[in-house]
Amino acid sequence: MSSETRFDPASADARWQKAWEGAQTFRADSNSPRPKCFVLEMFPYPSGRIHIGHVRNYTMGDVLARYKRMTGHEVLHPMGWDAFGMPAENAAMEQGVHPGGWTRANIEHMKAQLKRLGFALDWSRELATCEPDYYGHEQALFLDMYAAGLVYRKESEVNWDPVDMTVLANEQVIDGKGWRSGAEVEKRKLNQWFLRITDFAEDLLEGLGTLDHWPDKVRLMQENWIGKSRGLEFSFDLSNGETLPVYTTRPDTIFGASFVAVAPDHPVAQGVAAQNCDAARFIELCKKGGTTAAELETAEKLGFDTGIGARHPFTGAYLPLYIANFVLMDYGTGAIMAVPGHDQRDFEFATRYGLPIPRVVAASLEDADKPFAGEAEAGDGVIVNSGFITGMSVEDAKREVIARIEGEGRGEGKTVWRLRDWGVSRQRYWGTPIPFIHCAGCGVVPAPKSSLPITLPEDVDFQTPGNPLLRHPTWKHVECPKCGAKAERETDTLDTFVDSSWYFLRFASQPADRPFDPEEVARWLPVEQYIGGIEHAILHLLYARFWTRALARMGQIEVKEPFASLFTQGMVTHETYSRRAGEREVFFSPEEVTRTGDGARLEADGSPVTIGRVIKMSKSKKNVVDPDTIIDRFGADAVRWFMLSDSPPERDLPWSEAGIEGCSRFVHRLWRLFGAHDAAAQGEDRPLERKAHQTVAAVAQDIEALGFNKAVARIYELTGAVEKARPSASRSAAIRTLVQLVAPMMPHLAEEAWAAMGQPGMIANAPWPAVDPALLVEDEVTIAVQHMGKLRDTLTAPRGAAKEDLEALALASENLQRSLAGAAVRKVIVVPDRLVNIVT
RNA sequence: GCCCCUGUGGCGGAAUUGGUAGACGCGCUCGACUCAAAAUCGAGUUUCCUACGAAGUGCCGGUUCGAAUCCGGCCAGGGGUACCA
Repeated sequence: MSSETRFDPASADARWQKAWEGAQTFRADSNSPRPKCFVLEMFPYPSGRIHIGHVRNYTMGDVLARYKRMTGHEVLHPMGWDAFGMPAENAAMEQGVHPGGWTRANIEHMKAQLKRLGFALDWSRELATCEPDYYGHEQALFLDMYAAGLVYRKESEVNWDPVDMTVLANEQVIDGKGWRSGAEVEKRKLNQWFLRITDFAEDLLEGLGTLDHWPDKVRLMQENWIGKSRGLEFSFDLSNGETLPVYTTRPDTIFGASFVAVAPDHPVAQGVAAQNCDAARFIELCKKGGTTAAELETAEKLGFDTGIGARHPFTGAYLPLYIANFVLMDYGTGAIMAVPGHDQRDFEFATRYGLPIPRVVAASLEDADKPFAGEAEAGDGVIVNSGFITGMSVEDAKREVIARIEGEGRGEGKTVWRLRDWGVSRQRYWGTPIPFIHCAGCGVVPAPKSSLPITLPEDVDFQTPGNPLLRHPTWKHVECPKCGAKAERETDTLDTFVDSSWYFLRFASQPADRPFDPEEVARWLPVEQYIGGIEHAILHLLYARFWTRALARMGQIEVKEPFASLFTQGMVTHETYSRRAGEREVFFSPEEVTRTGDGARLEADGSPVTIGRVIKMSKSKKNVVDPDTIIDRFGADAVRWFMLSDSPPERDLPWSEAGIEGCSRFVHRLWRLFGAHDAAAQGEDRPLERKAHQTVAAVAQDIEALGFNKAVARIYELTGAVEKARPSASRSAAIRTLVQLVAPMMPHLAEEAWAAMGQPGMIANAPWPAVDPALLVEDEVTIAVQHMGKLRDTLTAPRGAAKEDLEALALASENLQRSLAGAAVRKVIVVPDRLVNIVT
């Protein structure tokens, strides 16, 4: 092979992609005797085009998949499409296209884009959740869950657009208004389908302890989300003769309660409203706005004094009972005892309505009457001003109050979860139809499994807001499976998170007659490495864990946790370019802009634009880079290399033009070096061999830990060392090693070089280079010489030198002696093979 | 609001997990090659300095012989917040 030939990505990429496809190189064989390894990246939503974030995600998975193949594993590395969801319906409304046609065209386009990147994917297992051969099985699983008692219906609130007469997603509520109509959004109750994820709260919490290869932050976030708390449920006697159960996690602060509050939709509030139109008007007011926690928690704290008194169980005093907008019906009992001194929300409320703010926790008994510094104190301390618990610690007081209340038969200690059941009903077309039938006589009846898949009708209209399934002239009209009378199908569809809660099982096996083959699931699951965005840390990952545990409890599979290792990758970011045009800010894409020193100009007319912050690439800010364009310019390998370089994979990666150009230069630099390979070269180069073996070992470690940026740095170092070395057999071996090292990252270049060197077969099937452990350790080390922890000198010593020898060597250093300046040595700290620190 | 994360040269980052801060890459500067440019190759590149050294990992404080790393308190940016996926 000649170094004169330039590496041509355009032809090499296509040639090798065809060769892999022809040989079915990446098809996973369930019957292989090799150890199985399931590498999975979160499947994409087919929005239209592959996003650079996808490229980063799938490149990481691909490097691991290819590396695992090289180390003797049978790898399952599949790809599919999370194909149901809102954007398809939005496209239907805006462009008059059909959601199905739009989605399938997007899949077609994005699949071609992915193929250009040379990913080692088993395309024979491709799936799309919007196809009946996927969602029909999902309907069957939903019926199984219903039979197992994990599905039920209840009323729950949605965002309601009173002008468009339609349910809005949280994303579609902007500043409390509907995104299309601009109407003030209201909360409205609907009867909806729920999954009993709370039945698994304890299991899901405990299971976190077994997930050793998950990031701590994700486990912590899930733990907080599940939110197990031990508290007290007890009842207030009300002045109107009723009793009101409340729940609190701080029974120790019970003497600090200065009012009691119920949620606006609490029965007590409803009862008051029935007789008091001011109360009714207040509850109406609380209905304004959306349903999100962030909105509820940051809204101004508002209340309505019912005039009812609630009798304190210990002091006998009557506390005012309010209806308050910040009390949630979904948590605890929908009613609280409010302790303004030690809960910030209660503090704000009490301040607004002039209610007392007693102190019942303080740093010490002496501080019992210390005033508050403008905010509640939620921290630990000693109980004060609290009758029989005064002087106790917070924990002791909790126990004591629970015991006393239980003894008096007024309530009981109770474990409460923050986790709520999973509402899966969506009043939308483009999702999995929920397989139930409503019959006037028989009630809610499950659709017979023989009727699955219940497919979506094709002839639907999106010009009117609301659910097209509900409006469809014929689709919902069916016979009741029980009594044969005229009945109606359920017109809600399933949350798309359901689709992504079991797709990994379908990847492992794809029988036509059932959702999965349990034996194949046992072979491939759990997923050895799951990779995706941190934005899925809670919802998707918790739902997938729940679904897996539910199927295990139902006896359908053995595995309890779907993902053995999880890696959450950062986003790809880019600076924004914009200009003010009156009220609005207009954004420009990087392609429309030229950077000039410290500014930027429009290419079209040279007018200046403002360079904004580096943020996540998004269509609305136009700071996106199209993968196709850069693959055209630099080839797949340079793009892949850039995705792995520099930024640690868990952190954000700022896209830069200069960065990708540097990567492209490195591809060609490697090609030139590979061209210098001489199979007949003679002679040994021990230091280079050492470097090569050390690099192989370190890169392997880095890839297994997904520390791709570090692997890249080491490959740069070895490349430099090989370039500088004189020709020898060792150097030729190092060049072959280098080809193997970059094979998972730059597969096209590696195949091309492998073939040119006359190596047998494709490098995709070659093994990872072997390491000679004897070459990994250096026999000399550099020792730091410090005085009071400050570096004064370095010296070279044999590895494993005795402490005394190192101390003597250090004390002989002139630089050290100058720093000591005759001071008496009080102590010498020697860390073998690392440093000597003299303390004076 | 609440939960979680991040912060190191001009830029992306490394640092054997408490032990020589700035590996490696980008950019920039100088040089070689060239009629010239590109490409390529070589050297340099934290700041200050009276050239001995000193300071330095968002800010303030603490623990330690020794702190980017541990602890406490702030600041800034990001992710999630249950109907975006």
